[in-house]
Amino acid sequence: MSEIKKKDERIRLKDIAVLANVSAGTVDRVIHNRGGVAPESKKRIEEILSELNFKPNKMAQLLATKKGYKLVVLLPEAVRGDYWWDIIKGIKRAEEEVADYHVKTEILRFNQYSMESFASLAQRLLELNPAGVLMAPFFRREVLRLTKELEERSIPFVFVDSNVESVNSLAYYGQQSHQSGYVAAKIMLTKLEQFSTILLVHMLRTGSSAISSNQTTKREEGFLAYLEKYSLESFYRIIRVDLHAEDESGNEEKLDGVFNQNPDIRGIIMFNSRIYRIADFLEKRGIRNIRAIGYDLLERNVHYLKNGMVECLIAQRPQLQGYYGLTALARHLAFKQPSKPICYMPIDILFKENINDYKVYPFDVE
Amino acid sequence: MSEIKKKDERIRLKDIAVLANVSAGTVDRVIHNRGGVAPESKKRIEEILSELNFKPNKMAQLLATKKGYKLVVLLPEAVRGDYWWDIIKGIKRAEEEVADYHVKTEILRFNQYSMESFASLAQRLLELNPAGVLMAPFFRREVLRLTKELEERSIPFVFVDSNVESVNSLAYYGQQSHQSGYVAAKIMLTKLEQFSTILLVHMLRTGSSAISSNQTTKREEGFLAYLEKYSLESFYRIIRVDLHAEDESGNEEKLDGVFNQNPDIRGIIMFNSRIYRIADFLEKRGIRNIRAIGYDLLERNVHYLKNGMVECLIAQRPQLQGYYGLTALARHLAFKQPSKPICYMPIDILFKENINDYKVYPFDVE
DNA sequence: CTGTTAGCGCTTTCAT
DNA sequence: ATGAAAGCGCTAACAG
Repeated sequence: MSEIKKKDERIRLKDIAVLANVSAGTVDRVIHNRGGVAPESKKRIEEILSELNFKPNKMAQLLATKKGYKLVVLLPEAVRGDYWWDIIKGIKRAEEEVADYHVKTEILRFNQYSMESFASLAQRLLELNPAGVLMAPFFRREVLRLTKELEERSIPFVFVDSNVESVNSLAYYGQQSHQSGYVAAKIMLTKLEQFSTILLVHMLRTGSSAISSNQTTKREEGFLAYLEKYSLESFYRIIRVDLHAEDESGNEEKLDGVFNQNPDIRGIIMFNSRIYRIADFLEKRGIRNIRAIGYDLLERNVHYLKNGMVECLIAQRPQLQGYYGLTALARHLAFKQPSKPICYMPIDILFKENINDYKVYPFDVE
Repeated sequence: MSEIKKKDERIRLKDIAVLANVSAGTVDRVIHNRGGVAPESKKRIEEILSELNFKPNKMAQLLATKKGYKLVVLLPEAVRGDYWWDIIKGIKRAEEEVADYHVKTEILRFNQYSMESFASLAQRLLELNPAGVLMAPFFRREVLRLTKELEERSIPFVFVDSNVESVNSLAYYGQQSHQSGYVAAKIMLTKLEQFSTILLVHMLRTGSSAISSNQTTKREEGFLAYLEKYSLESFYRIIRVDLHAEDESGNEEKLDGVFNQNPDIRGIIMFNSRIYRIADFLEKRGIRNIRAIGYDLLERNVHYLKNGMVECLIAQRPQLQGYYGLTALARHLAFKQPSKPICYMPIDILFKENINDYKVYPFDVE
């Protein structure tokens, strides 16, 4: 029986083996649940393992292992400065970190307004036979079909941005939509003069997906819930306008109409990330006495936050969603580390006064 | 001459050796500038190295190396739930992560109100002869003395919480105090009725340190700067009261006096982290129509935020300060990775509506 | 079911 | 000045 390491040294697999009177190989087998170990040995080893709180040396593990993992990411097409772009930034960052774990990533981007696009990429994804999947769930039916197949093949998957409760994902990273609407209402109403009008702007798009629009619906519900909670419904008039994503000039006309008929509009809120469209309009018309509130730190939104056209932006750390989504998969695969099944993002409140030092860790530091 | 790895595989030290017609040992010598290599060999190897853009495998490096680093942390004594406690949480978390790099940490805690305590621990620190130091700079003169010695010994150090500009630290992690006061003012004044009184509460303590009180001073300056910027000085009356940290009952008397003489107080702000003391008082007296704003998510502060006695808390991610402070040192030592010299923390705005999902990454996730 | 053995890529003696 | 060889702690293929 050979020596065990000095007390202050970290305990090694080999030490466990000696204590359990078996060889390193056997210990390795129980650690990785690779089977073929006598029940008693297994029990004994497991006891020692947990008693000594053994943590394998990652360096050695990664050096020795030959396993590699291919992950596939399924996201909407992104353009620089938008929300999905930030999620991808997080994924890229995670990619670098997990490269050491022999994890490779491939990103598939679908057109978020085309179910066919999603479906065909889902098909492609399956053909790639990945070790794990990260996706933004759009088009409920297609998502269910895809995740069903993944479950059958025991391929773990995580959701970002929005969740699909009914399926058994490894994890979900995203915001509580209802609550973020609630927060938006608080900020809106903290200052708004009573008996004024608040305009809720909707943005329609042909073929808009069920799941993602669900987000904005929940935000609006949260917004209204706040009014109700504090019995403010009779102090503010809520009106709505439906814009159309592709019809720039039609929108302007509509907005002009709304403002003409409702000169007492003092607040505007939009539950998706396009508040800059409203800010564009307000700036063009020189309208300045309005509290505009929106979501997400798109570059154009931040521009208007800084110049005062937008009063407040609510953020949900998209980078972190991507980053943690991918690392959760990688850690699950490479180290069998568990993840919290649901992890809600903070509801960050940004005014022009605190936007400058706002950073998302670990992206803007180090 | 043996084979070189297939193209898609990462290039190894061994491959370089083969190409340069030398042994692995020699390549290692030039990589680490360890001398004892013929000039021509050295030149040849260096060329190949840079041509192939060789990056050593970190895992293998860390596995093989025997080097270890001892870091020392110098912080004020902390109690569960307070600000320094959170910084230490961040440090502990970082400790686990860098354990793989053979980095060990020892924490020294001084009494933040005793310069002697700081000085004697600074002495002890030096005797420990650490490879790097993380500290909260209290007592300017003592800090200068300590950092001077560290610089002479070429021991890198980083500051958290507050900065000392004049010395050459590896990095600083903390908030912009002035700006955070500015933000506090914005929030305070967004709703406050005009011509009411705002009470600024100071907390004195015998032997209070120069540097840290500097923080609260700057916050107050930022607060007043906001008033000035928007020409609000004539719309609000600012009054001040000095409490004394150790004199509970004296404070109550003072506050009673202030409230009796100023029944129109509608806002209270405290520039250190003890707003819960005020909330204690307000709750005891049943005063409810006041906007109280404070700093830092101490457990007791959060309690009062949730129950509505405190309107808003401004946070500065202390965990992250500790975490990044320590990892910056570790990465600097183990991999010579550079750090941003100054990294300001976000100014997080917490209301009772968004406190629940607030998390500090990577502490509350995974 | 279990032990043995040969690496993973790099560092570090120890000879030569 | 340089090469050979023995690990670092873990994995995995191969015997038995």
